[in-house]
Amino acid sequence: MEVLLKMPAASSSAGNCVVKDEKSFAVEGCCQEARKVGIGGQFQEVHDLKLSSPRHENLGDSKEEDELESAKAEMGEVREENERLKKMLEQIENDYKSLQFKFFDILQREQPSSKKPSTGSTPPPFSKDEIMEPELVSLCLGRSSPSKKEEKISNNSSNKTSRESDEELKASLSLALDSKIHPSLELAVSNLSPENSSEEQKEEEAGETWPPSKALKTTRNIGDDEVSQQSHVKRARVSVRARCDTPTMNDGCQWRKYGQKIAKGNPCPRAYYRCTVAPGCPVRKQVQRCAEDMSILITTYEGTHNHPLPVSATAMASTTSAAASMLLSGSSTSQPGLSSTAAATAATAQNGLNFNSLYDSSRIRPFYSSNNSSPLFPTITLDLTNPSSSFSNFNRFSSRFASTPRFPSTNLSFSSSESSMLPTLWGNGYQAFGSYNQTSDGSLLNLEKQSQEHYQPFIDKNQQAASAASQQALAESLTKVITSNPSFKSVIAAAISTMVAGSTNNGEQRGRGDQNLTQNGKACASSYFNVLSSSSESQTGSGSLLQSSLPFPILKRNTTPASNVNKDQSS
DNA sequence: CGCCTTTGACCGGCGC
DNA sequence: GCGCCGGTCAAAGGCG
Repeated sequence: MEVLLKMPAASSSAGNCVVKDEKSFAVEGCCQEARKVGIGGQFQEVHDLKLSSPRHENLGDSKEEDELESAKAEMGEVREENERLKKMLEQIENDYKSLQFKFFDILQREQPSSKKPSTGSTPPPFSKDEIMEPELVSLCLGRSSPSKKEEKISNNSSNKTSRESDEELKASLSLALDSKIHPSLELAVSNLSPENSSEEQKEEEAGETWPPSKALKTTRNIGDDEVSQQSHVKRARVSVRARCDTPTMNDGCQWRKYGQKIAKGNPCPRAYYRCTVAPGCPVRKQVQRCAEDMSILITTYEGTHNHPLPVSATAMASTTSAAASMLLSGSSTSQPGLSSTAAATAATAQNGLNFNSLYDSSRIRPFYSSNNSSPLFPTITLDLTNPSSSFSNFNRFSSRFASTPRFPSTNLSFSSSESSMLPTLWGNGYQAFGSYNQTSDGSLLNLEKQSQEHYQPFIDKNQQAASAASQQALAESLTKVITSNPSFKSVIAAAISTMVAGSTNNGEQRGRGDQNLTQNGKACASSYFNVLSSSSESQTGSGSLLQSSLPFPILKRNTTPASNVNKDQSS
């Protein structure tokens, strides 16, 4: 039977939680009354139930009496279970509120100048939401463009009422949190993915001709600042550095290779891919091996999808979108705090990243890079490699290649002192899950348990193990994020949306691209994304990881990079 | 047969 | 103006 836990609307994600009770009542007629008992129900009601039951006509029958006794006992258990769950929910709420206050305090300390109206000694009633709003709305589900929002905030911060902000925030956030309750949320999440934000789509419509040269020409002809800004939005790039032994990362999307070039300063060819999930999708990506460490694959994403994404691609899409949002908001407003928020969102979308160091503002500083992308485009780099090899290398790299940039790029290393988990996660995400059971926040573990219970009606049993592992990792990463992240609310929203996308569609929907990748066995399945989205893909990916440890050029079937180099250089 | 990769050619931006 | 470079196009061939 199902016991509905009625919680106030303010209980965020815990509201309207349906708890599945495995026990079934022997007395069928008790069910309806049992619902009345619910949380905090009086035991007297149970007693009344017994008295009012028609079966009491045969009270002399010991069998009937036993049944009633057992039913009564089970109802008592259910009631206790409900109370326990209620306490868990209350604890979650309390933790949420306390963390909210913490976040507000931290934010006040970090951004004293950018949010002057809200930095009074005694915060106004809406101050918290007001402060969080630009970050949350822009990042939790990508419903709106942070660049525009930030522009609005920076330009007209005095005009925008806190009430407006609060309502927008609530609308967005509640959407994120409520959506997981509904079985049909797959579509919702897909449609709400950052790649499909109305803002970005508008921009896409504005500039359907994607080639940068043409876009650049248009921008220059118009010469309008706003259009220029939009052009920047359109052409923002998100570069993901990750250790990957296969030619390309399996990010869930379907890509078609349309070109390959030898880029200057890198003997490895750069491959150009176009998204083919939907015809006319402007999203493209470049894949190239790092010149200094061939085991590192640099994937640069550009553009926004104009179609619903396969669920397996939402994690990466939300990650890159959030990162792009961060870059754009950061480049337009130069607010480190916002950058860190987007970074947090991006990292959380990958579920399992540990980025405690992200919020050290000294680490989030724009740098100028021309090594792996055109200096024409603002680029944000998500460094998913371990710190010893990549972070230091990359900083060295970027400084070495520092030249005359036009746009700042941002380097985000999702590495930390604990990032030793990253290679394990990358190789096989499930391995890591078992080893991270300890958290400092019990409430999140409760959330995790609740999530597991919550999703059970919606996922197949053979997928529950993967889902549980995913949710466990989510809870753990959330714990770390929340304890170290001032923007935890954004993180939670993004993570939940990601988790929802993954949990409700495990193995349910696999794009052709996934199939291709699986069949070819060439793609490196990034376990961050696959764990979220598809257990089978993850397994495939981890399997393919074991196939070879050879660097990129050797893996190419018919491509001889050396000859390409010669050809390109000779031409 | 459809979709993919490969690869030489082409185009436009930029620096000298 | 020229050459370099990044990026894209499109024909040819491969693959399932």
